[in-house]
Amino acid sequence: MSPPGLRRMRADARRNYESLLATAHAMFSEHGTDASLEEIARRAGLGIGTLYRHFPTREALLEALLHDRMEGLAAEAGALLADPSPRAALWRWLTAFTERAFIYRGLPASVMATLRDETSELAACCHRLNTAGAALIRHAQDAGEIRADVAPADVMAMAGAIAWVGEQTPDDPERRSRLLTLLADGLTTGA
Amino acid sequence: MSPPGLRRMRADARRNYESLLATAHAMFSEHGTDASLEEIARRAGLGIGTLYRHFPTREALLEALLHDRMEGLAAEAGALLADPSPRAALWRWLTAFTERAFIYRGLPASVMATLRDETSELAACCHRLNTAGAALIRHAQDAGEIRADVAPADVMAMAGAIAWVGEQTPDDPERRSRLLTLLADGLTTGA
DNA sequence: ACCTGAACACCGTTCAAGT
DNA sequence: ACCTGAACACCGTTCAAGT
Repeated sequence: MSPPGLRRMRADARRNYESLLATAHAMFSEHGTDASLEEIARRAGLGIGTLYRHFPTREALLEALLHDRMEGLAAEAGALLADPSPRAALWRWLTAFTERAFIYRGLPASVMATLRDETSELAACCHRLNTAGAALIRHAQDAGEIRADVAPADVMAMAGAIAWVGEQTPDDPERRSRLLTLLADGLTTGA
Repeated sequence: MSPPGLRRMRADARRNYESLLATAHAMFSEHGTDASLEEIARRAGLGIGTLYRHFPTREALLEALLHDRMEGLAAEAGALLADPSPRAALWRWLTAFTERAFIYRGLPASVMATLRDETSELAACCHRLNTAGAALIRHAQDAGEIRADVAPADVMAMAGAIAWVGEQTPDDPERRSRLLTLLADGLTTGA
């Protein structure tokens, strides 16, 4: 929510910036990641050019909306490294991850698509989150609490997949946690 | 590939129908489910109206392309019910499912989206496939070869999620099978 | 320094006119 | 019976003109 030079923006520019973020959040929440940028600008009462000036790409807009949330999750993973029960800590974190990382419909696909582009700030953000999660998984493996013959990246991929499914079928809000349990069981076998 | 009234079509209409299907397959393969319908018609050398006449919606086009493939997978599931080793048969089928059910990028999401619409032919097709898979899972459960406390629908959802992940990261073609193994392990715990 | 909106290229979808 | 493409409404993106 607070890019480096935000304070130095002209007052009206700052107001517009915040207004665009709020409107974009509402639109993405309602229509998913593909929501119309023109309508976001329209609903914010601004010209489309203003939106592009602040957010040169749809991805930049998403990044601004997700940055704090993702960094927060990454920080939580770091903090949980100190937890006395690595396995329980991992489950707590994976639950938070699947519930809070992908708040807009179509987000996993968007993220995956931009993940190849090394220059993208959103990709860098995702990468940090992914690394933080992988470290937590590795930690539980080192503690001997989950099997060590599974790549942490694969576990993260699986968690992402579960988040994706949960998002596709909002009619069954319990599904996510059931699938996560299934993953947990797979990771405990032969620990 | 062969809707009921195909033989009764005028020769040119039939040619156009086939040409649209072939071109659409190429375009969807290259650009995913969101490929431009106008360009499909253009590349097939036909007016956009002709495409709409044969396929009133993008979903109808997808359905025509996927019908045989999905019915085939459903039939295989049915046949595998007779397999002497229910667990191995299930794994064979789930592997085929994750490899062959979602051939275009964006297909899982498209399918999920249309799955709510009861009137859609594509949705009906998916529903049959899902039911066939669920039956195979139930069968392995009844034989006591995988745990019985997991809903077959959840296993299918997980398989779909794995297919989705595999499709997103084509750089790691082995990931799909590794994740499937992880699912298998989760299903074997406490069988 | 920032905002605006017209301009351009594109797409989805429909439908009157053709053969 | 089938095909065509113009017409309409929409969107993404850029940029010259404004304040």
